[in-house]
Amino acid sequence: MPAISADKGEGCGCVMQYEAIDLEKKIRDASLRPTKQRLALARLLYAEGNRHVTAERLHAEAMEAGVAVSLATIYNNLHQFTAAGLLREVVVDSSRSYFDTNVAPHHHFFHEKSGALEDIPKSALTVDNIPALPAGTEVSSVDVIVRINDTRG
Amino acid sequence: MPAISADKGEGCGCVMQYEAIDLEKKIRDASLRPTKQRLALARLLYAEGNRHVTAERLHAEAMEAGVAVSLATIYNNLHQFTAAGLLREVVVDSSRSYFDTNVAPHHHFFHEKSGALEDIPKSALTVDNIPALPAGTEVSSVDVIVRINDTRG
DNA sequence: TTGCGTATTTGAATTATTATAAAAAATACT
DNA sequence: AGTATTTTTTATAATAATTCAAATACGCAA
Ligand SMILES: [Mn+2]
Ligand SMILES: [Mn+2]
Ligand SMILES: [Zn+2]
Ligand SMILES: [Zn+2]
Repeated sequence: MPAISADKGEGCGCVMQYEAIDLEKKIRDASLRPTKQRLALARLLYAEGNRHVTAERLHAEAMEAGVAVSLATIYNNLHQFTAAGLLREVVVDSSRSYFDTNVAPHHHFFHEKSGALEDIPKSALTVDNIPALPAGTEVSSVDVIVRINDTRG
Repeated sequence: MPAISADKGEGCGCVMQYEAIDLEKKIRDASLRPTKQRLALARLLYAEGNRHVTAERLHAEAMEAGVAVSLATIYNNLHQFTAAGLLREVVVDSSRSYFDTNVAPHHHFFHEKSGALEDIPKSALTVDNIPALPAGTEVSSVDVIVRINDTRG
């Protein structure tokens, strides 16, 4: 019997292992427990690059990935992640909420037909000369949405 | 008995009369029928200066004004007005839609606590260096929302 | 005026989301 | 380990915003 077990059939598991630890730490640092569901959602959200997802989409992906997770749990976790600064909500469509894994300040292209969002790095766009704010208020964020459509030729 | 009646208690009524004709024309020009409900809503929306309203708020105002109109009718009319270019929808809150009587391009302050919107004239703010659009697309609109909160001292 | 096609209104249904509350899972403590 | 404490999940119900579709009102021709 070998000293190093591989009984989960995932090869040496090095990369998976590091990623798993990474996500588990991310969750623990947010004072949340790394449950099976939470880890699965974190994996879907953060495994590869930044993403913009709706609750419905994330739910569908979890199902596809064979993780049985209720829609209520999806909402709970999206909101908990958002409260912890691991996600931010992007308001572009009055009928659904989008959650963004890129929490650094930046802007968006919004493809009105498909509902897809695409990042515009903060440095790639200039917002200048914001007029004086109403008295007693301060800026919480400046959001630019460039709504786009297929060219009608 | 005086020759000029004042039985509605609204003075000579000249201004009201002109305003009514104005709104009726606005509605007719949009190929819509100037129904009692539609005229009442138009009056609430356009009687004095630009406004930002939610369906719920407009409904409450109609009730207050003694016009019995269903919420469905409010939505129908807000959408019809929007389609006709008499209103535009502003997306700032993922849970409700705002409709703006100012259809010229401009931006907004959004007071997160109260839900109030305030115009920023287009000329008062510069959006520059928008990066290249995804291929085959064109800009439909550029929306800037400056989210503000009460200063926490 | 009456009848007919279309526009409009509105009660009812649908959708996205949130709340509740009881069971299950994770952690803490011994 | 075994047990207590807390967090999480999830079925289910509730809610709020919005949309649908049946019924009504309107505009116009005969
Ligand atoms: Mn939310
Ligand atoms: Mn809408
Ligand atoms: Zn983004
Ligand atoms: Zn405005």
